[in-house]
Amino acid sequence: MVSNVDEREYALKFFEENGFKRYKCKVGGEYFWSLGEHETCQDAPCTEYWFDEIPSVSRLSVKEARELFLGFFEREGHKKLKPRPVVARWRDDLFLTIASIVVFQPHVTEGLVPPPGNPLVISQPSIRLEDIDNVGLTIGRHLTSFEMAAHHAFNYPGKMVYWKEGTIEYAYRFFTEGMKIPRELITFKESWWEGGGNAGPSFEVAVGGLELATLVFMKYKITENGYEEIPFKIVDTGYGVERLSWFTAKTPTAFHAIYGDLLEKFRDLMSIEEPDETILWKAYKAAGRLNPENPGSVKIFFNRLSRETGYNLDYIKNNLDRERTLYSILDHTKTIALMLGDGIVPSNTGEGYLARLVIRRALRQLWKMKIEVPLQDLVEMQITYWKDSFPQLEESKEYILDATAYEEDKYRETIRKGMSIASKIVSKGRKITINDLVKLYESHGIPPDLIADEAKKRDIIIEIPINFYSIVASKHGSQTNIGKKYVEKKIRMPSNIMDWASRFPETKRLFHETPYLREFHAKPLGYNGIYLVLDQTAFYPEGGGQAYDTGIITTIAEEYIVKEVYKTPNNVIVHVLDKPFKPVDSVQGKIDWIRRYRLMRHHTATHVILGAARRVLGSHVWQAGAEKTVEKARLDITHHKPLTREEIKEIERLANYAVDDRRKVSAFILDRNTAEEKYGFKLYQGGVPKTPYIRVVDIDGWDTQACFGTHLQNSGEIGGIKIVNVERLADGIVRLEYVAGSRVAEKAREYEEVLSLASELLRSDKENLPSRIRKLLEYEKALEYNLSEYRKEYVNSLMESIIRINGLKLLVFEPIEKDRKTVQEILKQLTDSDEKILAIAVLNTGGSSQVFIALTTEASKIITAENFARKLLELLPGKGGGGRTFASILIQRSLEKKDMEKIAKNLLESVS
RNA sequence: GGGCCGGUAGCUCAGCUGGAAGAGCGCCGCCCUCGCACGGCGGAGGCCCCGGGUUCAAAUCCCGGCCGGUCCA
Repeated sequence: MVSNVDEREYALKFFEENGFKRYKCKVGGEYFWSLGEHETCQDAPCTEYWFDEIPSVSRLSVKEARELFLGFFEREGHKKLKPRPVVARWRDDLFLTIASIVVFQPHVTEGLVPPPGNPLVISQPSIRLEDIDNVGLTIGRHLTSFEMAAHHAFNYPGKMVYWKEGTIEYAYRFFTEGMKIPRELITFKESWWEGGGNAGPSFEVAVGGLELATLVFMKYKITENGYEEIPFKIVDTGYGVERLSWFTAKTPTAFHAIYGDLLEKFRDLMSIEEPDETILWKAYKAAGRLNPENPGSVKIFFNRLSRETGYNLDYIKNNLDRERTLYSILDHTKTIALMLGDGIVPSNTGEGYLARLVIRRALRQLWKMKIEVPLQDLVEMQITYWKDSFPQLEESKEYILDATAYEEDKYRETIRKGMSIASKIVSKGRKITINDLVKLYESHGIPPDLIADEAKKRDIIIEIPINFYSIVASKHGSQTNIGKKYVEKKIRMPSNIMDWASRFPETKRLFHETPYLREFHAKPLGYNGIYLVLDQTAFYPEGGGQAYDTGIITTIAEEYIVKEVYKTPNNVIVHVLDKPFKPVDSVQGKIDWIRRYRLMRHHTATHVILGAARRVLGSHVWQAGAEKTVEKARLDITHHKPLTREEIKEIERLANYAVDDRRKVSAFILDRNTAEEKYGFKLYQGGVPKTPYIRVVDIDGWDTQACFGTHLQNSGEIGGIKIVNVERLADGIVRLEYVAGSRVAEKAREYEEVLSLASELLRSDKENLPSRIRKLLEYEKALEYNLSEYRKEYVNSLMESIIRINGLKLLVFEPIEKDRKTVQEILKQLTDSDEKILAIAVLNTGGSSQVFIALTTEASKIITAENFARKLLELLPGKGGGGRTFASILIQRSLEKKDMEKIAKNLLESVS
């Protein structure tokens, strides 16, 4: 990997001037720079951990480590940035914030937006779930959530901030001056980094076996022809805050350092005894060499611990397995708090699924250990422990705990259902195959070890293949859609028109300047058949979930109907006309005002509803989609539970309060960094614009969002809001549909008409409808009862025409009621009333006849319905068949009852 | 977004190689009992998710949809 990279990339003046030497690692073969002589690169797995013996500043908590880092770089002229949420709301290709650089992608890294500081420093909580299975086993090398502290410099052509020399010097000074690590023990290992289409040389900074930082120099773009140097060079560093803390703590595991007294509290609650400290310290030593992907190295790990401590292998394994569970639960519960704290709602798709994954994994581990502690209790302790660092945890505490408890209940239910399916397989005496295990896991979410445990209770041993999860994975094949967020649907305009339109300058947006403008003059800039581009327009193009305006454009010569309006990514607005445009110097435009005004009302109402929903349900409520049409608007929000009637009512009431309160609505442009600083990421409810400036729509004290749409100037103009429909769209997503303004009256009229029609049909007035309907239902019930009584009478009367043949009682009739179900019912009553009966119903339907033959089990000993039908079909044209006691046939000619009677009589006589 | 599983009595489910809708629990009535529990007998309760199709005949087979569950980054 490193071999084909030009080594001059790494030969820095800083190294030369300060007496660093380049060494080759005796184990891994990598090159590294250091002031001291080392045989190995001082990074795992080439080097065992020995950083506990290295002097440094006194023990730092995670918070102190973070503050030390931020403070150091702030004093060195870096602007300190607040961390972003762990949900990457601003990214359309990523669910979680996996590194500090993600904060600046893509808008800053693509050069569209200036960075909010340059250079800058940040400590960004990040979540990575790839190695979730290794958490705990590696004693702290793998964590699902961690803080990536970083100093970044964005170097534009002609405006360099700092590059390799500066970066290395900062890192060196931080570790020696800030962390007080002996300088000769620090190594800078040459490496190469690639990611997100970019690449560049990098240094890994390691001390005493522990990698503390990675310093990346993004300078290449990866193209088809290989690496292409880009003029915009970014310094991307990453320091593990938890590792800095671990380094100073001199504890055997990172978890002891990170969680401090919380670890002991968890240990008590989970009743996991503290193991002999020598085991942990031996594990610490050996953990650097542990590669969880390689079962062999895991085996070596345990064998070595057993040999070095003198305990037998099982004892070691048991002890460390319990420790691993403890660490893993600590890790997962923190991650759960962070994910939910930033507003993720557990779900079966998207980022919600990732939260569910972590919650379920935590629950499984608790259950496996037979630990009866509600997960939410553990999560609550994490909130208390971390609230100084992450205030959002305390703010969203109620939601975090409620969602956790709700998920625990749901998972219990899922497991219970799945287990009953599994036990059915067992009770049928069937062996549970690997195929069964895969199916149970994929379709019902039951992990195979749970089934094995359950089967063990019944003395059934089930072998779970070691590669179980890869068997599952292989069944899926390539699923290219995985890992990508939903991409917004493309505009319905031919791509050649898009290309053509993109070449014009940005259209002046009169609808933004004056949202109430109905008519305007403009100059045509270009046309292409029915597509017209103007210098300015009041026609709103489709976007931001708001439908386009329609209307007319007139010239001295012609009048055109504007059917649709779209915009290009560079904000050129294209009018789609009803006929090809004929060139003129100026045009006059007039929008369909009623349509527009309703759209505006629905749009502003949507912001009002969102504000109301967040107030009623909590700040985890996030817009998951929205649509505003002339008729109605809808808003999909994230929420973990179905809404109750009361919650819906309260949202509606609050929304209408905001209407009546006449709140000022204003729209203004802010530069992106200012807007984000002022309002946070709640701004990006409807997606993230890729522009340096953001249009902000603010309903005074109620709701603030980045939005392109046209809005009213005061919430009072909405007139009123009525929620007309609420449904659960998916797990964790609720859809609200509502109407606003004059549409409320129209909607009321629609309902009224339904009511009027109903009351007319029932000859009742509207107020008395419910009691009228109740009465009708009672009447219907009485009728049904009477009918069944009459049917009994009818059946009795039929019995009078019975003909006795051969010990059987033959009864042929043409039923009064022709309905198939009813005929069957009558036949059932007939055969129930006498053991010897054979009943035949004949239904004449035009040119053909339907014949049903029914008899009792007793009678079927003489002849079965099926055989009887077969014999009939030998005599008559038709088809059909049946079973022992019932048969139906279709005769392809009309058949009188008395003919049928005669034929049946003859048939029965010939039977015996 | 895709794959898989499911939707039948108030609840849990069986029936699904097409042939007259079932069990257990719960509910109602009666018997047993001083009373309760247990037990016994009897009963009510069904748009078999919806819409098409195939068929003499569909809960069952085929197609489409809705809803729920689950797995996959």
